[in-house]
Amino acid sequence: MARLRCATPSKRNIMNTYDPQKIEGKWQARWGQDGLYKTPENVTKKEKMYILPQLPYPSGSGLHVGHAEVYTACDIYARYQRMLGKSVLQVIGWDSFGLPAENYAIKTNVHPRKSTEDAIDNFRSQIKSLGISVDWDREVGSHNPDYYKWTQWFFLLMYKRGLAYRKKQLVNWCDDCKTVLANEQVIEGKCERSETVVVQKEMEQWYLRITDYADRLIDGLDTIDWPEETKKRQRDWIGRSEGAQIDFKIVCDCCPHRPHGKGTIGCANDLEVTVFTTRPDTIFGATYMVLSPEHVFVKSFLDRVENRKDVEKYIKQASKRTELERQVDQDKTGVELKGITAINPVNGEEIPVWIGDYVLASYGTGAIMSVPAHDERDFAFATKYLLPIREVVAGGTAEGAFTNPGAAVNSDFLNRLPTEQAKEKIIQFIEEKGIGKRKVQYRLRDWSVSRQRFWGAPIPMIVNEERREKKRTFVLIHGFRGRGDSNYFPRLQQFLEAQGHTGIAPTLPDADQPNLDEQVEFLINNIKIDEDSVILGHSLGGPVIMKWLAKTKQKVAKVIFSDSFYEPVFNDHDRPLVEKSTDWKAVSPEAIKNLADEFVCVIDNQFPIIPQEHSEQFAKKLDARIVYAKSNGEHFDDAHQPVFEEEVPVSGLLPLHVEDLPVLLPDDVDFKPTGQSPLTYSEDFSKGVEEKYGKGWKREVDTLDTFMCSSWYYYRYLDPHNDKEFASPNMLKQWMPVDFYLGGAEHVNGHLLYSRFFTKVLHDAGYIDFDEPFLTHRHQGIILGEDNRKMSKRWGNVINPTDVVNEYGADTCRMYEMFMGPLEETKPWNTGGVKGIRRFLDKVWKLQDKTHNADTITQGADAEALLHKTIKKVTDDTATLQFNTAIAKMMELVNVWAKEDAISKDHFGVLVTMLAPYAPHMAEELWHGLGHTNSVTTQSWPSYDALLLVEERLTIAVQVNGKLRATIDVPADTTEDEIKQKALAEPNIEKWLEGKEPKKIIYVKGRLVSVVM
RNA sequence: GCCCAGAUGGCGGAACUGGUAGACGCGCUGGACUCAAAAUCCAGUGGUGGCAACACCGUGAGAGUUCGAUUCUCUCUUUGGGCACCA
Repeated sequence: MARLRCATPSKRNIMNTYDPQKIEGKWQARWGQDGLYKTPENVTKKEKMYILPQLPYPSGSGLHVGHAEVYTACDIYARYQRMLGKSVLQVIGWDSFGLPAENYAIKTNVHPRKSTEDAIDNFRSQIKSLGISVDWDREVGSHNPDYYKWTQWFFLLMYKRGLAYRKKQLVNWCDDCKTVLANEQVIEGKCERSETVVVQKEMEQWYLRITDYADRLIDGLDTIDWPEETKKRQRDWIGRSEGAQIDFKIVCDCCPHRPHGKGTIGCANDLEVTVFTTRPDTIFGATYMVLSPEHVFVKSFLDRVENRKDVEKYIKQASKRTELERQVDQDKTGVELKGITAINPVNGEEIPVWIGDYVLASYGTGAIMSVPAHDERDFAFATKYLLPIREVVAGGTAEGAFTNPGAAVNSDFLNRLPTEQAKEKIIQFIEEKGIGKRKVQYRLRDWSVSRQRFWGAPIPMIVNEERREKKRTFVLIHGFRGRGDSNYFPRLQQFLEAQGHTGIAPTLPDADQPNLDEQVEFLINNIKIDEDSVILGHSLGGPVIMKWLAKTKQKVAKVIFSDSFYEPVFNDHDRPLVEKSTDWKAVSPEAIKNLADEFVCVIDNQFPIIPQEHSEQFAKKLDARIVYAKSNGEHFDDAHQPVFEEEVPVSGLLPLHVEDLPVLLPDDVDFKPTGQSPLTYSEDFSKGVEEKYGKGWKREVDTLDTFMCSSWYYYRYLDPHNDKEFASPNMLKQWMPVDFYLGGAEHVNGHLLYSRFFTKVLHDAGYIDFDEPFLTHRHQGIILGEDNRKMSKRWGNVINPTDVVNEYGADTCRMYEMFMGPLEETKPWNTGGVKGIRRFLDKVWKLQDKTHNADTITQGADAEALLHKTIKKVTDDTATLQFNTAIAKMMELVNVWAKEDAISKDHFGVLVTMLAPYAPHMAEELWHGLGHTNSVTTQSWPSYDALLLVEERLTIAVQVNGKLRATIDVPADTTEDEIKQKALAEPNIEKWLEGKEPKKIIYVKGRLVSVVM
């Protein structure tokens, strides 16, 4: 208790009422002038603290309370960290590309740049009025050319690393937005923005190969501090499942001399349908097969099928159904492909083949083996179409028991094995027999990034359709000890010839004891190439073609290196042989750099003889596109066919060089959405392209999904004015990764997944040495309207934070939003609550009139104790983002002080420092009122004395049979026995004892005595 | 249908590691100040009974473990969120 010895009320603030309007603008201006929140330079890893509020879309309707919640929470944390002595980086930017601005332009003809920049100005001033301590010199906007230059650069990085590809396939199309949507943008079969039902449409689109990172995106979750629920949702979205893929032969009636009296479809080539299953152990229970109606083989079966009309009709019907209809209607439909059957590879059984749209073309292989006894969907289908059901796991067929593990039955050599063992055994079996293999399948699909809209970053590629169409000569050069028909060459040759190209695969002389100069001579004399040719060198074939091209100086269309090298890199017994064979100094990637537009290095990153770093260096020297082929270190065989089918042909696509970035958005555009990108019709956009890149070249006219812009903005904050790099290595090293990231839970499977993907790619490309961008991540909860409904114009319950700032002050607005409840929880707005916070701040304000210098008053021990307890609680809660309870504790202190006659200035100063992160303007004013001239935000956070927290007296609860019957008050040093005795002596306890002896007395130190009767 | 997270006074919420349920704020009731109102201050405020001491009930429902459960276990109800024929 503070007792007044000599009352000398401080004069300066008497009768001065709290008026936020008077002080808030003043301090905001002052902080800006003093550069108080500038990012410190040359910080160490230990002291740096990167705090990141999520990137907002600057909508025309301005800031809402949800934004204010994010900024305030981050700001309190940032200010607190600064007071702990940390060097804080806190920046704000804008996710300023996107559809709403463009749709607004269509309606009103206001250019998106204008409406967006107006909205940004508005947002900025609204955020500034909240007193958020960010470094405004680092503000970025994703629509600015100096930003999207680097968004385009990231696209090129992806392309160069084989992670961006163009492909024609079914896509999610929103007919309202007139653009393609990523899977993550489709919510319950509808467009997340316009809520239009999404339709499937076949289109050629750009995709990013995020599926290559599926496993690492799952594994990385174990290393970061994110909400468990969020991690789980990402794992589920990626949807890893382990199983096997198994080949089923297809047979038909056309060739009666074949086994089973039937011939194989195609008759000359064995045609096999591969299925994916997570339950290979149930293969003996597969009683039919189902293909998705879109399955690529269905077309080739059609002329053998007896009921062709029915099948075609079904395919047509199925294609008309939207995703949503398929989801809502769970009824299984299908039609049998009569006349053909599949052969179960483990027991030779012939089973019928059906098509049905419950099998999705886009998952697994688009085909299943159906085991109706142990899969609910197959069961429903089999019951409907009267197909046989065979139990192969004991006790499995009962309703709801399909997936119960058990022992295998009716399964030949698997019988009696429990499910897990049966899975292992059958996988071994099929792998030995070469009829299938272990397979991991993901639910995650590649990320579609092209948008047929204007207001986004142009894709930095040029396209030449003629080049793609042109028939060419492909020369495939084998490696050490190889031949023209080794490895994957024959199949690739077949593939190229099927496309109408010419594929030449000469066998070089002396393959076992190669002499590169002789081999090059051989090529010069025997193989004619021209500027349309494509040359591929496999392994040692790489150096051969480098020498060949360097010597002839022949320009070609494209050069591919397949697991190759440019100097002897291997150190096994073959090395002397190969090393001797040539003058390596004359082999150099640089020498051929100008001989083709396109270089591709296909790298087997498991092949032990050629180190991956060497391959990557090689690619770098050529500025080549790198494609990693996942293999078991086989140095390429038939299994890599798909990789080569994609990478070897001339795509007619060329990435632009960094020097040509940014590809600027033109101004002469008509915004009307036609389904074609508005850029198609812009003259400015295509001007000069042919002159610069050659005849036939055009710009890619689609723009990038805005999620690409927001996948890397936290890197740009580090170095926003750098025009040489997306961020300098020095800045990346100093500040990344982000220490604390606050954002909405709606971004779990979009933005957050993409950002992690980008970071992993940067890591693999050698730009950074970490591969998770956000160490600690939390979600803010949604703030509802006063009526408990979602804030919306429709309900008229929208609260504008700027109105709150104008009426009650920014400090009140900030504190109220934090006081409402836990940061992560959904909670309704309550104007009464706002007033409550304002009352609290008024009380704090009035306390300054009671402050006195310490030497004029005596401080009681309990006044000290109260202060130190408050410091502890506020410290702990601020550190753990429990701002609501931190505020409650400060209120308790203020309620006590409000009743005192006088408060020591030192004590009051401590409260002011604790209040500084929460109510920075008021704290600053009070701090200066206490006579200080420096800013309170540069003060150290107060510490507490643990000794003062120890209670002098204890209140002990006394229970009889678990019910509270009394409490006793004892000095803290009372012994256990004394406390027990005192407890039993309490009148109300005696009453409950009824004179009997207690069976047991439990003592919990410092808390309670529990008497058991 | 499956998965996840919740459910505490009239309302928002608090509660250490199983140890006095309801901190703090709103609202409400009464009082002071005022001609009056607002603002402010003081007192009270989970329910029932009682003048009171106190007793009984009480953390979505029901069971269980325990001297003792908002906290742990099981079943159910319900709200919010996610996924949705992923083989």
